[in-house]
Amino acid sequence: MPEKYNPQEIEPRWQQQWEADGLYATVEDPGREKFYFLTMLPYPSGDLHIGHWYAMTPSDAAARYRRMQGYNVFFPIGFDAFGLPAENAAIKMGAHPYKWTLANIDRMRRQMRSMGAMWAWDHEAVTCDPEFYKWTQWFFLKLYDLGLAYKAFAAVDFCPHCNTTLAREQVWGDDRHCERCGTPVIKKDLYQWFFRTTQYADELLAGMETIDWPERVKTMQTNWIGRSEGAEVTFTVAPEYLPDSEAGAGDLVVFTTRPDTLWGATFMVLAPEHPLVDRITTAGQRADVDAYVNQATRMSEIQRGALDKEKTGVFTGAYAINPVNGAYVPIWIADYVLMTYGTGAIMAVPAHDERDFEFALKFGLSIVPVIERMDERAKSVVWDGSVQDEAAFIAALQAAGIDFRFLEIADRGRFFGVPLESDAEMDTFTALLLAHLKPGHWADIVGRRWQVVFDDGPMTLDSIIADQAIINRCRAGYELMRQYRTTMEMWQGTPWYRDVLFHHDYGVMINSGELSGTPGDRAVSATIDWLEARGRGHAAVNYKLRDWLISRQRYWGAPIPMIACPTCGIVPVPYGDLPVVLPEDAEFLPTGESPLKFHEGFRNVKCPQCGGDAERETDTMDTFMCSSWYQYAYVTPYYKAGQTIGPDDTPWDKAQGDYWLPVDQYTGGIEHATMHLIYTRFFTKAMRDMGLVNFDEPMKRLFNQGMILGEDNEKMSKSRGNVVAPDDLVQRYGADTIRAYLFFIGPWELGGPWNSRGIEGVSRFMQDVWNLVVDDGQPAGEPGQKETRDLRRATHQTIRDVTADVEAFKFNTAVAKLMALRNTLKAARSTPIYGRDAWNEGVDSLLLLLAPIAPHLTEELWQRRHPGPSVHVQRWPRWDDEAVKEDVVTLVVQVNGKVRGKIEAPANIDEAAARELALAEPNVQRHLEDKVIRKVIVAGGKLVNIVVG
RNA sequence: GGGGCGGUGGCGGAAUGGCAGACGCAUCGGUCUUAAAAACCGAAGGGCUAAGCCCGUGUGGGUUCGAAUCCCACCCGCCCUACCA
Repeated sequence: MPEKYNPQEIEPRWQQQWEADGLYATVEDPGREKFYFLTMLPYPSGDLHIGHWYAMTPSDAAARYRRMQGYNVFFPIGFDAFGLPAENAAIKMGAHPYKWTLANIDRMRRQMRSMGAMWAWDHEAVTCDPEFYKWTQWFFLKLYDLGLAYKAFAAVDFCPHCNTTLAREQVWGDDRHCERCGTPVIKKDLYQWFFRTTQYADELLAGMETIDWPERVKTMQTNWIGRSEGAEVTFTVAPEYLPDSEAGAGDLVVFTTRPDTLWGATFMVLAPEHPLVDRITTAGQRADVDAYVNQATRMSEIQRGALDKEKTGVFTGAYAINPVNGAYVPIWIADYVLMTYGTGAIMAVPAHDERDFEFALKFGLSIVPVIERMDERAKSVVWDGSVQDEAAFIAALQAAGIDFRFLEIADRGRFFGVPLESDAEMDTFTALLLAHLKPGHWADIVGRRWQVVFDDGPMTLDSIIADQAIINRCRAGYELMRQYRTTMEMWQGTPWYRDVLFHHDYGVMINSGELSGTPGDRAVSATIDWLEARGRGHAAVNYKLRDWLISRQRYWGAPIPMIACPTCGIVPVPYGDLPVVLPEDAEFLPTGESPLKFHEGFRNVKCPQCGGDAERETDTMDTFMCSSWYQYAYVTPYYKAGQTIGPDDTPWDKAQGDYWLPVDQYTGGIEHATMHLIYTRFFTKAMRDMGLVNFDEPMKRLFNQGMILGEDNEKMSKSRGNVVAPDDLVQRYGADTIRAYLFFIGPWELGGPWNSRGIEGVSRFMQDVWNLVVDDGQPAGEPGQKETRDLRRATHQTIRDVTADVEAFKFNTAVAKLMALRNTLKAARSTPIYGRDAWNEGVDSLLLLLAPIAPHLTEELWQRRHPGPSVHVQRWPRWDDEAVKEDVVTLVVQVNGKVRGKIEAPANIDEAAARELALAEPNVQRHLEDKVIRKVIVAGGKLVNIVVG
């Protein structure tokens, strides 16, 4: 009875053996090329999830592959151990966050060991260890020294129930509620610490050219950084609305990406929180403005959310002066302008900005087009009864070749709709109108031109004043026009016009003073030059990216090493006093407020500068701070533990860092695209500027794995009851089978649903590999040359293909090809080839290629065949180009692109011979009967396509 | 609204200009067994009685000797982002 495959016995045995042998101990070796392979560090939530396996085991396999290729591979691991869940547990169950976290880490370490990964546990780092966060705090001080850390007021998400600010990732759902208690968050102004990530905005953009990261991540980061070029333009509040202010106090700076539309700025909008609002609001508007500001603040509680929400706003009563044409423009406030972007104030150009257009129509504000339409289209309407003699007018139109149609609006009757295609046509049409219009009547020309043609001549919509003049005349002339407040609103009342009234394209400037006529491709730069020459504005760049807010009002994080002294102001903790340690005797309040705030021993401190009584900063740092530099900490974790450190230290051993850094390959989930992955890039650039590293990017290559889903194709969650527990699976199938199954499920970057029956096939595969080595075959007779060659071909093709697959992280097809080799070897087991060289080569290759995927099984079998050094330190097999070659190919013959025959042919068949064979094939001949051969295409010696007519 | 990813047998998926469905799951038939399971062997996209032929990669068009693959338009699903001036 042959021995059974027993992973439950094999796997723990080898894990212990490898550890005893120091197989994965990190050895710096300048003689060997290094490879730093990193997987995003886990949060110690307590229990290992199959998602952890899905993220970690393929990266382990890839790291093992690099190792077998001869690289000195560094594959470290650690724990992202600060964060809110530990504090929640402390509040709920009374366990101290430190104890809770360490217990979880212990548990996870045990579970992680069952994966059989080659982690460098000798370099493990835990971010909540004081010897780790000593350096996190050191980085804070260094950033502060560089001017990259500053304290400022900011509106932050605040949970009124828990009484604490929340990180952005702790605000959940569309209604933006608190992760912990479900209460909707509000915005609150607090004095907070920031890092100047924006200082590196351009470099963060440019650096993406130099790294081999997924385009998806690069796109997300590009959008997140949101660079936009334009101009800052200074408007001024009209002096009569700020009578007692000194010069310059009424300046209202706006950022715009469309300075070429400046002449069309017919009003301004400030964010409700804008500091100028209070000062400029007139007495008459005070009540409305105050009500709106209050409501806007309350709105942010339930979120200004719903985007299809209709625009709201209030007039402040004040006017500003448009610096390009001196026009008085009303200043409004509205919540569609955000205080956090640009300057918190905009110039509104309703003719060429959709939001402003909507707002202007709603509130009856002037709309003045200043950019010509790209198409030449214009439209006109001549209302029924506005010409003296309709028959004559129609005849004149027809004589002039001007197209028209009769259209109708329900309550206003019939009209001529006249599409106008060219300037000449518009001129002719205008002349016709002047000749035929009844006194007191008019017709419009809109689109390419913006005119109302009255019986005494056209008026052009080219300014706010003209707008008022036109609409007043129309209102006076016709009862139905009284409902309209602006010319554009009147035109908007005719549905037939609507598709030509608005556009946001670049085009020739019109109604723009001396810049009128400037073509669209030069309009922006010409306007900026014009503004700069007059000191009214300048080119400017704006970013959506904001500075990184790192203050957290809670206990379980690295304390910010700062002190507030009533005499000296903000004073940094001296480097030599680091770490600022979290007090252990903290009391966790059910309100969720940070115990540090109430911890007298922690808070009360002497000022390092003057020695007087001072207060320690009680906020702690965002946990993304820890993960921004952990890949450097891994080099020599807890460097200089117990020692005093200074500003000129390096947080890791310099020589070892020079060898291992930077990270060659990083793997992790896409969810960190715009958070962790931007922060760590920012950190590395700052570190370069501190002189710590001489490279610009922390990770050369990045790969994002997908997510493993439940059997129901939904995200795994306890409430759905579709969670797959890895520990049970290890018990049942062994780690190797789980690993191989996760690899096999589909492309790693896509993820996919778990299938509890699918794993059986992989389990059989492992069993079969076992049997190939352990069971005796029945060799009989002498193997033929062809059999030998066929098996060698299968082996070497597999080596070639699996190498390419693993290189590209295509583990699913790698496993499939190894299964195919298994099938081949199984078939060969009962042939004379069993036990011969080709057989041994096949089995050994299978074990070597499978070693990164199923480390325990392959080690056990390798040792049975070749007692000695581990399979994991063997050379990755190489394929022989000769052995890979096919002797025969199946020549596919098509007639007009349809397969009509297949012929076995020698592999190196030349074109002429292939053509001849193809034409001779009987079924092909049938399809050629009575047809003329027009063309014969021979593709790659594999396929012949005969084109017949 | 903007950006991205995807749509191929009953299922997970292969194939990125040249034989569609590799590999596996499930299914069906057979061997073994009193029987079942396991294991092993074999079949299998749909249709037609068929050597063979027709139809088949979300839909419709196009490019090409040849398209799952490239181009255009559309439909559906998922993810990210969202009044960014």
